[in-house]
Amino acid sequence: MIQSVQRAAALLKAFDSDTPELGVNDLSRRVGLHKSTASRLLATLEHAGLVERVPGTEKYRLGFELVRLAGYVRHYGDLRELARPVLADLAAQTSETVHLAVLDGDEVINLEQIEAPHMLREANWVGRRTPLHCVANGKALLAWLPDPQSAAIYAAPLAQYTDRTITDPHLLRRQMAQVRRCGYAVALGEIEIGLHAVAAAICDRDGLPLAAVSVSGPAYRVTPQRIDALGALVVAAATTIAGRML
Amino acid sequence: MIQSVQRAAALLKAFDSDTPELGVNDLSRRVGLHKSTASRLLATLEHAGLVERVPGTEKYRLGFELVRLAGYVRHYGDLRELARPVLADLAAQTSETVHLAVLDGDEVINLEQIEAPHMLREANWVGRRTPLHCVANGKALLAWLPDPQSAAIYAAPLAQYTDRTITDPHLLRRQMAQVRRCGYAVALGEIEIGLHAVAAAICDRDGLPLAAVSVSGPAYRVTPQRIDALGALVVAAATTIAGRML
DNA sequence: CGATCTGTTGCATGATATGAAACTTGTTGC
DNA sequence: GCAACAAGTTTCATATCATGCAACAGATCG
Repeated sequence: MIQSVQRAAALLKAFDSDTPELGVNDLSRRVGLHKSTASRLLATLEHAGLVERVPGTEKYRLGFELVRLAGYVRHYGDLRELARPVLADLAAQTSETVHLAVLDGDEVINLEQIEAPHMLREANWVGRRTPLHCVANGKALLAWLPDPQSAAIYAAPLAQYTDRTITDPHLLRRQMAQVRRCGYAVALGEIEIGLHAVAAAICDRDGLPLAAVSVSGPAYRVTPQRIDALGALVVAAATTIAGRML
Repeated sequence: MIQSVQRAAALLKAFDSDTPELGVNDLSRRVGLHKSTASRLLATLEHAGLVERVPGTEKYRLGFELVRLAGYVRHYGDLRELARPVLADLAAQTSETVHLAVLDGDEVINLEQIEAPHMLREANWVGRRTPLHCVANGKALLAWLPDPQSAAIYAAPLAQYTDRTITDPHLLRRQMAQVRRCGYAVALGEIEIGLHAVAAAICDRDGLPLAAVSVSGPAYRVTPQRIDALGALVVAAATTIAGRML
């Protein structure tokens, strides 16, 4: 474990969507470093293009080199590129935002986000991790998850995000049975008020869930009446992607 | 300049699309480090999630943390998010791949890539830098570039990529005059045989080029007959984005 | 103008990253 | 089945190199 590299990585991770620009002092305080140390580490990171200075103020922000490197991340790369056209299709058909997500431990991680045409911007969820029980993608995965893993999810306490979040494991279990029956999962304002989503799992030939596709949008557009139709579309998309993978 | 951080960054940059997975020896040789040093640096990077080990072979590849961090890169973030729906629209209308690019020094850097529905995968160009004179986006920017900068481009030797690459500065200058007349730029197999593209610049109120939008596809789909129609569409998209920015 | 906050730069110190070599582990060849 | 080889990790002594302090330089503010 090399200390200076660890510290440099910590500096990178100190940035987030709330604070896209930070000064040396802010950063050193967050990470717990001397400002002189932080200053030199940041200068090195800047030299590498991993951070940059904002022209006006002299604060730091994450650099474009990260975007370039992220393009080479091969993890799930095949799945992503394979799925992309299908996802674009789904976004066009539904005029809503589409996500592709996979299971990572006991969380869902978003691999891809495709905005529908004509829509206002939506926050970027790519790379974000969420629990399984309160998002549509997570539920779609959970529904087909075999026993040792799924039991662990039900056993752990289920965090409450809104008043619609399901925190009762028995209720969740029953809902998952229904997901297996109809093929798609639904989450209505369970992680964020007003955010509705429908998702379907992409399973391998053994029936194990590999990934999930979702369509999501504001409650006033993704209404209860539309859910059946959207469900059919996400299931179709998931089936298409699964077909391409095998 | 902190040596170990510089070396760690060099290790990250040693990965590219040709070699997505590398062993400790490969990496140490590429960067010019002792394998023991490389081993420790990589272990640290792995701990930070910036690289991961491939489950089967124990080689390293870039980690998903990079994708997460890249999502927070705010550089041109506004432009990107603002442009995204328009780009998605353009992709849907043309059924071809759409790119958004900006000028970075004397090169073009791709910020965004949107795949059209129904299409086979295209290589990822996001983050890649290309010269100005042989890609449609670059020409669109070059055409509106004011004198001190554009003169430097024409003065420098123009690299030849295919037999259709324009390497004569006078010819290029004349073509740029035509771009200013019709509003869009065209590149036909000038950086890669069989890759055709049409692009238009997004200019600020002073007429300075800020970014460019392009539509590209294989030569058999992006035919000379379609170019006029595609030109009109990219110009419309560029105008829409420019309008949203001001 | 003094006061305060932010960020960079010398400098002495010793903590820490380094390279050589030893040691594992896995693979290939005979 | 064993030897030879390659890839990777670990140990250890060494001195390099990162560190923290303090002083300095700008900027902002009252």
